[in-house]
Amino acid sequence: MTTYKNDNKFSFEIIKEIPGKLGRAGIIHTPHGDIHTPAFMCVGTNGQVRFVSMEELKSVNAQAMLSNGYHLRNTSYEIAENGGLAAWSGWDGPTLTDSGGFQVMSLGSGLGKVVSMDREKEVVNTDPQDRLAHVCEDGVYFHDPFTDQDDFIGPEESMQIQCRIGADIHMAYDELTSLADSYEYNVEALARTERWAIRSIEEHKKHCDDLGYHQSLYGVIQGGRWEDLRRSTSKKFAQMEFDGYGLGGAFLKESLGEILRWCCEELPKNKPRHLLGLSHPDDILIGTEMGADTFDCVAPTREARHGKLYTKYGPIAISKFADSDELIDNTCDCPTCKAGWTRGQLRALYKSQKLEDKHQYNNLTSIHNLRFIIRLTEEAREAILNGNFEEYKKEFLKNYYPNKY
RNA sequence: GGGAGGGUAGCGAAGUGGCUAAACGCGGCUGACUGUAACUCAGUUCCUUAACGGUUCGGCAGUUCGAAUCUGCCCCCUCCCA
Repeated sequence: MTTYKNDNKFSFEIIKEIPGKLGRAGIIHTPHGDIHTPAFMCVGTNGQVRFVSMEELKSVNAQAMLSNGYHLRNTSYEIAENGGLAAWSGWDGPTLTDSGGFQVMSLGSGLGKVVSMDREKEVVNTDPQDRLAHVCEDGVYFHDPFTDQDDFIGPEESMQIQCRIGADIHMAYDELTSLADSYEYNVEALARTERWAIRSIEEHKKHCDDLGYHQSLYGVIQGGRWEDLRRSTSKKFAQMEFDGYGLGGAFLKESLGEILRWCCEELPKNKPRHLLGLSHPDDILIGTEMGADTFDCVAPTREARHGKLYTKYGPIAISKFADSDELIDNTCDCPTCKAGWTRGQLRALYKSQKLEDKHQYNNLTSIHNLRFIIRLTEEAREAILNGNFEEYKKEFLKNYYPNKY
């Protein structure tokens, strides 16, 4: 009989707050272990982070992994038979699954688009007849481009799938609107997401202990960029039986902090909050200051694969460093930098036509970028505990974005 | 010595009289990427320009209103037979 950590319970404790702000350092206790916050959760959509092994994830001090109920829905029975996501994937630590709500947008109004942070005016929704996902009150009908399968997920299905997958933390089923959606559409979508939240809680209750350990549920706050919507939905969700909250939406960079403040001022202080899908350094620091405890994002690994590597003094494009014998970042403690890989060597792997070289490049640089972001959260936590978060944030941003902050 | 096939932009390779500054691929250069339809995508790549314009398809000379495309000669490469 497997024994689970923390008495098989989910809880959150705040260790120290940022004076005068909404942020804090804390610990999330889950049946598969603790998460010291603020923390970055690595994205392993299908149960594995692309090009990074579980051992390598541990080696960069990753604390938790996020997977996706949508992508794993067909595998969920097999996962359940193998004891849940942590056991099945080999990650063996705290996990979170997304509800599939993101795919409502990425296969629907945002199909083929970029989830932009700073180009609101250029964003146009995909024509409804070209979308692969269609929203109605019951849930979402969609066509899976990978499996060529026509399928349906509503709040009940999402909860059933997530409870079979068995992450420690689940997300209520939500609809992510795009930057192109109007206020009127956001009112409609938000009301639907709120009804879906109630249905999610009801269904989740039925299955949340099925795998022998307790699985908790976060409600996802939407409401776009409108203060009245964000505050009203946060107030409602604060009264519901959620274990924590997801902060969702497509954000404009300059308004991220303010939107998070509206939400977190209304949400209960003693429950953890997860900022969904963001992790550029400024997003992490602003998010932490404004009350987000955990983060997840595909950017560190995707940008690494696409040639953008993080350094203390801002990102570099690896393609511009032919023959360079510099390390990616000589202040970095990641396994790639400690092993002495130079920019020139990595560029050669990046440009190579050989598949094994590209894979090695993807592996080495994903590890670097993940460690960079994870270290940022570790340092932010230390700074909160030491009472100097604001100084740390200012100094970090000045180095990383010399022309912006 | 005889026979055959070729020489197109940085490279490979289409094109075989006007719609061709010349498809496409690679390489090069820019730029994007945030709950992963993403080991991806979008530009750009003869010279010059804000636009215009200029010079090209081994070389030279022709035919034609018009040639990378047709003709002649020359140069070079590959293969086969002696």
